[in-house]
Amino acid sequence: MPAAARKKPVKRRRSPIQSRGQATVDAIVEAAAQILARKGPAAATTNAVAARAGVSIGTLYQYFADREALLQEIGRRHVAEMQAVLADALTGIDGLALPAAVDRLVAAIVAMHRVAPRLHQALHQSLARDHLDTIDAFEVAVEAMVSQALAGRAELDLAHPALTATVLVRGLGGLIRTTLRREPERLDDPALALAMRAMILGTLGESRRRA
Amino acid sequence: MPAAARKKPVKRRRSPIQSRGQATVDAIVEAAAQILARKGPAAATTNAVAARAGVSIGTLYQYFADREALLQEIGRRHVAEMQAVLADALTGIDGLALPAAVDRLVAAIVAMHRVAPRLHQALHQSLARDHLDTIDAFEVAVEAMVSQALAGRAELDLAHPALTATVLVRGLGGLIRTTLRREPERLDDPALALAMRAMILGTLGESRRRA
DNA sequence: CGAGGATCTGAGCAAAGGCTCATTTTCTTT
DNA sequence: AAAGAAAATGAGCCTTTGCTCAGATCCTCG
Repeated sequence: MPAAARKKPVKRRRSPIQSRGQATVDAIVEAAAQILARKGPAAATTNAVAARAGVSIGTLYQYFADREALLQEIGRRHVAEMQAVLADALTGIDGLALPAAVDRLVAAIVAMHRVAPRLHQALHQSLARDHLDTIDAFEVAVEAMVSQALAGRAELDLAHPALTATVLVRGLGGLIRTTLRREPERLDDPALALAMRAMILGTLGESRRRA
Repeated sequence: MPAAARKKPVKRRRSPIQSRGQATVDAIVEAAAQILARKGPAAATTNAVAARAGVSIGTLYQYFADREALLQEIGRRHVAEMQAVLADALTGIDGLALPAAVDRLVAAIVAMHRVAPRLHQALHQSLARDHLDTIDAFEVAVEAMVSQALAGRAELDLAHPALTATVLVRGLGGLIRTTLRREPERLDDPALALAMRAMILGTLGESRRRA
């Protein structure tokens, strides 16, 4: 065994082969997500995560190259979950009349953010500047989806479907995120849902080709 | 001199008496803001700040109890600046007709975020969870202001001015922040301004008492 | 059963960063 | 000019945290 220059003596981030390994990985990710959601990014140290997951620090590093990788994995899972909720809440929306469709959309976007609000926030903080990629990609996808849906409704007669979609998605997203942070309980307020509805309908109406 | 229990041997955060001290404080705050804006919260270590400001760490701690205090001060100054820009961009808006007033509002909100976009972002990250208070308070104030302005226009006949204001302010804020982060250059796009205008007008129209 | 791979352990290293304080330098004031 | 207050210095203490590694333990399979 040549003691030559070896940068990575152990191949980190091994994929679990046995089911035991998979369980460990899940435990780690869940523990991290919990700490992240409850106490914020700063509290989510690798040692704390390992401790909460009930494994040793060494085990954690067997599956994740570094802290970043762990955070990214959490982001990936979170986005997948949101996507699932969104897709589910949106099935069959194309068949609905406009007002009903908008109600569904509002409900869907709210539901999507309700999956793991605290975690969502924490991720937006800790991943920011670095790997918001995952979340960004998702948001871009959502915008594209909505753009598509809008363009499909000739009745709307939008001048710039993509632009309208961007404004709506980012606007609603920001509104919900801010509300979530400052007045979490208010997300249940029916009045807010109505206001969002008004915002969407109004924006759509005002964005028609000739208006 | 009784060597009793002295928790704070030196009264930190002394207010500068001589002009020299004030200059030092400014230098520190500016250095910190710069690092924060250019390299993010993680790079804004107290040592780095002191170095960039051209003073020793000891001096930094003479004026700021701890890192947090420094960040808070930056937040305070930033908010003050935004407020000034906003107020300036909004003077005389009450005398304008609705469409013109909306254009002004859009311009004002964009201008306000353009003051120090990167810093604004960094603050939202680093202060989050702890001292977003300063920024939050400002945003609340803006909402109140807009609510006031909306209620003042009988022509709008809004059912819930405060709610509408909340939706508009948070929505626009989120939209701008997201855009700033992902496509900074796009803030100059006239099409986006038009879209925002459409959003505002549409939302207002759809939020009337009877609509 | 037993070899060999997969998994797990945890003390502790090294780096980083917040912060202190004894001392020196500069300014003000009489 | 000289004392005393204000301001500034910076080596380094101390804590925290990401991460390594040498070895122990657990599983699977022939």
